Amino acid sequence: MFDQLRVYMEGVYPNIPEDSWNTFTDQLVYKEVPKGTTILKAGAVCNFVAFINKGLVRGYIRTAEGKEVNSDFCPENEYTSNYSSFLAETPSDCTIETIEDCEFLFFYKDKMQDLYKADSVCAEIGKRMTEKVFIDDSRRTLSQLIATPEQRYLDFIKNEAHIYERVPLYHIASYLGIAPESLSRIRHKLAKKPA
Amino acid sequence: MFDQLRVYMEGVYPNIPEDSWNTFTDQLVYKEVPKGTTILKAGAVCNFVAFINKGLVRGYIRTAEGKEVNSDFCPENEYTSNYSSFLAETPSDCTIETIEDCEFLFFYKDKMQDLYKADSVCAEIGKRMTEKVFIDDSRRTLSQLIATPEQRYLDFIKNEAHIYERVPLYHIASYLGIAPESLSRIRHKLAKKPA
DNA sequence: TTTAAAAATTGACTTAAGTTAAGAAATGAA
DNA sequence: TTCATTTCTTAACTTAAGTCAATTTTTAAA
Repeated sequence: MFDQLRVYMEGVYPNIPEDSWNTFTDQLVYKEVPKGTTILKAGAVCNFVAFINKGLVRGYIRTAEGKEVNSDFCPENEYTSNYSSFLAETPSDCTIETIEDCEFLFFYKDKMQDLYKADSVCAEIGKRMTEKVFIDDSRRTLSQLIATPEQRYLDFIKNEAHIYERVPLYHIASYLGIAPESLSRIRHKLAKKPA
Repeated sequence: MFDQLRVYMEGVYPNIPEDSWNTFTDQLVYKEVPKGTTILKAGAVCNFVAFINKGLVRGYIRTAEGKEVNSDFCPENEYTSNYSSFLAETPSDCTIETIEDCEFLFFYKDKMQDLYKADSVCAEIGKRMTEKVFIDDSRRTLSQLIATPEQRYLDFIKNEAHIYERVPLYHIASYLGIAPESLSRIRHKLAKKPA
């Protein structure tokens, strides 16, 4: 049940003492969630961080015109959350939805706060997690800022190959910030002149 | 010297004990820096967080084609840094440059780590600072994702009026991710039909 | 295997932004 | 004030992406 999470956590904080580990895992709530389920709704405060044991989720934002723009894909062995909503306890601007059948380990904010007070190792891990999420997010933001859709598509295939193979192209187009038809054209162009 | 910083820090952590405050401010390095100076170069690890007592800086990223894209403006009474580079100790992808004569209070990473060990209040403040920067950054990322250049321009005038008045339009165009000529056209269009 | 639904592509057309080049307006120094 | 520089705007043209509509391909269900 906790094997995958253990591997992940050892990456953040090596040699976690058994005591702290048990204190931590006691707080976790296991959930199986079918494909197509919304686990965080825009407007709600995100009160959890969820480790994905199995499956894939997407985060998306609804524009004023009612279109969905994907902000994030998250597969097994990673955490999903809206961390800024979680930290600031402000309404989330994004919705998180399962796009495969999923198995989660939910960690709730109220339990976290007690845990951090009770166990200093857990508190340190929490701090490092915040930093890690921050660093990871920054990297993703960069390419949106300076790369063309074509370049972002090539980067996506290269860096997120495991996700590319699992989600429909229209979801990827939305993630790249372009229409599905535009992605088709880019793919057509690239197919003709393979680098 | 530390008055503006004090106001800022009380917002993050009210009623800082005098001891902790003195321990903290002892670490700060005051610097006057003329307009047009680079204080962080892309490729270098960012080893500081700098509070701006006076002036204005911009952060920018150089694209593969050699163009500069502004990622951030930061005026007095705020912190400037590349926080992800600072935390992860990885090379910065952005450059930070003064666009007015500036007065800074520099806080260096090596001193910070000693400080956090020595003073738990300072450590808590540091943790909250990370969270605050994360939350603020998330807000800015959102509009890049879902708004048109025209809408981003209107948001910028509204939310960053104090910066709008101080930087040339071509810097704003770069921040919005468009060419200066395109911003001119948008302004022309908006001037004709004032909402 | 056949059929229906979902996903992806293609074509024609429109629109917004990029590019290049020229010129006007604003700013600052002599 | 005058002149030079910087900043901003305008115009003509090109290009990339959006939109709408139709069609092909793929996938999944019966």
